[in-house]
Order: sequence, then C-alpha cells, then structure tokens
Amino acid sequence: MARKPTIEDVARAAGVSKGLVSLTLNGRPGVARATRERINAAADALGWRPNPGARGLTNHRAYSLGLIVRRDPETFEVDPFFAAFVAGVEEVLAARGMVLVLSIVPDAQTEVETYRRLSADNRVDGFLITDLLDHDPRIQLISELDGSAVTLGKPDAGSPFPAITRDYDGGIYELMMHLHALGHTRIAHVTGDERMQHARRRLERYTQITKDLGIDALVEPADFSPETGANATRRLLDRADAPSAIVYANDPMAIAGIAVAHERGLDLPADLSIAGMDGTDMGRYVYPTLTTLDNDPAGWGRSAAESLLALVETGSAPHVSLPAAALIPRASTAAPKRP
Amino acid sequence: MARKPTIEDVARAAGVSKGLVSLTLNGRPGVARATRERINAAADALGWRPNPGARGLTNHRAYSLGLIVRRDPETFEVDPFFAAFVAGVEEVLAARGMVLVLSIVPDAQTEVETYRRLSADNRVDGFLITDLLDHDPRIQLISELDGSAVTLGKPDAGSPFPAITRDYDGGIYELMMHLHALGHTRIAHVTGDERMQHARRRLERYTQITKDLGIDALVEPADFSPETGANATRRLLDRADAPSAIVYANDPMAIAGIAVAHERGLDLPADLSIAGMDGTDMGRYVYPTLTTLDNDPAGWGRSAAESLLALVETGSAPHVSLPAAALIPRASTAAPKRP
DNA sequence: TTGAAAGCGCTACCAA
DNA sequence: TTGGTAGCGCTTTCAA
Repeated sequence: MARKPTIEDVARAAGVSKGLVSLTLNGRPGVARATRERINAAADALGWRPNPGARGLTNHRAYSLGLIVRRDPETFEVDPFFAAFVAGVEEVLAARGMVLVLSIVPDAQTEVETYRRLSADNRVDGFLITDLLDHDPRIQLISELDGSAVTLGKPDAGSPFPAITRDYDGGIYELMMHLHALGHTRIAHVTGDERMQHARRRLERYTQITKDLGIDALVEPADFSPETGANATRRLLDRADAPSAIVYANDPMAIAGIAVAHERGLDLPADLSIAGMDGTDMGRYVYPTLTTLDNDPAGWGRSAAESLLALVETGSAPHVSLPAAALIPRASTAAPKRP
Repeated sequence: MARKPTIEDVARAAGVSKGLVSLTLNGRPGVARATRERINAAADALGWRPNPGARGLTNHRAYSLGLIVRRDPETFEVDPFFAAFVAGVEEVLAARGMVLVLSIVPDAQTEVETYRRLSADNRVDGFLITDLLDHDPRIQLISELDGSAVTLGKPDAGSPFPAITRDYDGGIYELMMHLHALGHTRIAHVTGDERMQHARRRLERYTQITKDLGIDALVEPADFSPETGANATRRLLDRADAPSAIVYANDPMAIAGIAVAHERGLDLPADLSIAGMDGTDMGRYVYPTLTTLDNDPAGWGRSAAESLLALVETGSAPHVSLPAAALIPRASTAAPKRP
C-alpha cells in the first residue's frame, strides 16, 4: 500500500504547480477551466484528500466545530434533544469533510477553560451555544477569544453572533387552549431553569395566556431535571386547590410528574392531565403517552451548523427562524373528572 | 493583544534552539536538567501552548480520539449511558490537551465512510468502539485502516485491540436471586439486540440461572429500544402463564414495560415486578422506582480513554477489567401477590 | 548536550 | 493564467 497522496502528487499528475491545485481545491478564481478539470480528474484518480491539519497551519482553520456541554456530574444525563441535534450538525459537517469536537464538562470553571483551550489550540472554527442563559457569559468569552459562534435561541443582550430561533409561542398557545377546551381551569406550570432563555419565555407565555383566559396562574419553579420536576409536582398536588392539569417546561420533568401522580394513586389522565414541551421519543413510551410540542432537534442542528459555517467562511450570517413548534396531542391530556 | 507565542518565541526567551524546546515538550532525554527547567519556565511565562495541528504534520498524531455512534434516525435517542461515558473520556483527554471527535451517523454505510474519513484525514489517533457486535466488522475495518482502537466489551473473534470489560454475571445472579427470594418462580427476560455481545451474554446468564434454580426460562426478544421493549412486555402479559417478574436487558425497555403494565391496570410491584440492568438516572424518577444494576459509565469512559492512549503512545495496552456491577434494589420489585 | 537545517502538506505571494 | 518560493509551527535528523 503506497503512502497517501499529497498535493504534490496531484500537481505532478496534472502537470501543474501545487499553487494551482490549491486554488482549485478552494474554488478560487484564476485557474483556466481546462486546467481546473485536469486537476480535479487527477485528484479523483489518486483519491487525494487534503490534510486538514496542514491546511489549518496556514489559514488558521480547524475544519471543525465545537460543542461544549455543561452537566451536573451527579446526573450526567443529557437531554433527549441532544443526540438528534448532533446528528443534524454532523450531516452538514460530513458533507464538507469537517468534524464535531464535543466536550462534556462538569462545572463552569472547566467550561471556561475548555473554551479557552479549544480556541488557543485552534481546535475549532466556531462554537455551537446551546442552553442559552440570560446574559450568557459565553458570548462575551468567545468574543474576547476572537472566536465565532451561533446561539440556539436569541440572547437578551446584544450578541455579535447569528441566532437560531424557533417560535414556541404558538405551540404553547395551542397547548393551553387544548387544555382549556377540555374543561381545565386550574392549569399549573412547572418551569425550567429560569436562568435559561427558553425557560423564561415559556413561563411568560404561560402567564400571559392564563391572564387572557381569565384563569389563575399557578407556577412551581424547577430546573428541567426530573428530580426538581418531581418535587414541584408533589408541591402542586399537596395544595388544597391542586391543579387539574400541569404543563411542564420539558418532557423529562413531565415524565417524572407522571410517576409522582401514579405514586399517589391518581388515575391519569382523568384525575390529572400532564403535558411536556420537547417532543421526545420517550414520551411515546410512557403511560399515558405524553402530550407535548414537537421540536425537530435535527433541524436545529442542521441550521446551527450551516449558519455557523457561513459566518466562518463569509464573515457574516443571518439569523435563522425555524418553523414554529406545534402541539402533539397524546393520551396524557383529557377532560378533567372535576374541573 | 500580541499574537500567540510559538516554539520560536520560547526558544528565544530561553536562549536555546527550537529543537531543545521540542525535546523538552515531549519529555525526551538529551536535555540538561538546568536547560530543561529554563525552557519550561520560559514556556510558562509566555503561556505557550504547542499547536496540535503543526505537531501532527510531522508526527502524524491528531491529539484526539474518535467516537462514532450509529443510531436509527427514526429514534435518535441516545442511551443514558452515553453522556456520562463521554464525560469520563473527556476527563482523561482534557488533562493532556486532547479532544474528542464525535460523530452520530444514521446507517452502516455512513458509519464506514466516517471511519475512513477520520482515518484518512488524520483526524483521530484512535477509536472508541461501543455497542460491540458479534464478529464486529469495525475491528477489521480499523485494522485495515492501520488505526488504533479500544473495545467496550470483549470481542468474540480475535481482536488486536485492548478490551475494557465489566463483569455483569454477578449482578445478574444477585438480581435473579433477589427475585427468587421474594417468591418469584415465573421470571421472564426481555433481551437486548442479540447481535450485541452484552445482550447475548445477559441472555445466557439468565438462561443458566433459571436452569440452576429449576424454574422455566421465558424469553422475549427485543433490541434495547423502548418500543420493542413495550411490545415484548405486551406479548408476555398476554400469555396464559404470564410472568410475575420481568428482567429487561436495559433500563429504557424496563421503563417502557412499566408503562405497559400501568396501561393494563396492573398494580406495581404487587402484580408484576420489573427490573432493568443499566443503573440510569431516569430509573430513580419513574413509578415505581426501578430496580437495576449499577454501571458507572464515567468509569468506562476513563478506562477506555486511558487504555487507548496507552496503546497509541506506547504501542500496546493491557485489557482492563472494571469492578463488577452490583444490584441496586428499588421499588419496582417485591413479593408477588400470586407466585 | 546543543544548534542548524530540512521537511511535514498545505496556502499565499510575487513574478512571469 | 501559471510557476516558484517562502512560510505556517512543529519534529527530526545530523553535525558540532
């Protein structure tokens, strides 16, 4: 087996200089059409693949994107959202010979160190920012590091980076109207981590809609983890005026809520309607199956990767707005026994 | 802000040649102790970080490891095992300035292409092989590509790579005895994907133990997905001689089994005991909480990364055997109402 | 034990 | 439109 072909081999085979092969590879102008074709043919024939490391040495590209996820080491579980999101990112990267560098870190300090390290070592061309926080420090950090990024969700403060957003307002409205139409008037909301943008947005919408419907808002704070979701559910069910329906800010909490209701001997959904907001697969395999909103994580991944690559390659990229999330009614919501 | 320091800057600051800095960086002999200290001091003072891309150009290292995961695009969910495993890998890599390249692919063909691409582009120094199959083709593939790897689990056929294993036999025995001691005599097993090593091993142990106990084996095939787990449960519960306890090859199937039981109006665990085998976090938040085996995914990650790095750096690495999995009894198993 | 120089595979610049 | 040459930041000879 011969050694891997290099740009030199291609140049020789095509009877040109390395410079022209480089221009051709990068789709730059200034190469005669015929020459370009000859070069491409030679490259194909040899099965040449440009070495990303060598390329990066001069143009300071890494041909990869970075995803840094912070998770409590106690419960390293990762949202169901995650895998499909990564698969979507991959789809875009693979087509360009790029890769994804993933880091799962246990705390904020390690998180910052990791951003710095990947930047300093020229490991990535940009970062995908998920779980966007209120006034997210990562935006400032990446700016200082002279890096690129794209955010999932729209940052509150000004951000120099493109934002991918998806409208959940309509879906939340649909969900609330669905419950109201079934006859629910005591609809509670278990929130996500309120430092996160989308958690706060969901809470705001919930509050506004209860006001519009003329019913009481009943909010229990939680942080997206099943544990806090379960506790919030217990507090709600302990109330004298316990709700007949609970809307959770994500699916894992809703599933934990179902468990609490079963534990208390409630008959679901007659005694209590439950809904999530993430469209996870697991929601189809719990009992009763979980009413939720759809989410299309792979779509988020594709858009985020494309947007970030555009930014890296052209210096700018527009914000992207994904199709609105819609209601997925399943068996966990029904008319209340007592409204 | 000045540009990043290079090896040249360090050499100049220490008053030596680049060559000596390189020898020092790589901990090679042939540098006077005093010189070595001077170089290290200069490097620290300048905050120098060697550029992995440039290093790789000459020594053909990528300073990264690859993890390629194949998942059905229909249900891109990723095992709960996954996140903690990656975090464990990270812990080892970060300490050495290395990174993890992750790819989630939808089918076998893309999987092979991805292995080839990461190898050809010198993107990784080795691969972490999870979800080991019977006669796994990836081992052959990576050998052909002249790559390194480590397997989670022991391959049946001869493999040139180190294997990380963990004994589940004892845990499965504990689990079966736990059920038997509670009074169960009809204990069924819902299997994992039998092309996978650990699924087959779990089935074998189950079968052997039923034989030893003198009770009937009752096996329903599934593939680790909640959907097949739910269906297998339905088939078991439809039997005239339905089991009083079901042992699932992983936790997600067990959780789906709980849902099916609830759907049928069974009182858990009195009417049916259920157990998983993965020690997932979610098992603590379902109702009833799930009896399972512990697993320590982060430990798998650390060992796998360490072993693979040893192989890459020294040319050989021993097999590693992790501490045996133990029973975690929770609320989903109890004495049967009717044995 | 050290320094000088060549080279890894590419990009970029300057002439021709 | 092309070729030649000089790096990018490191490692690895080979002499001294």
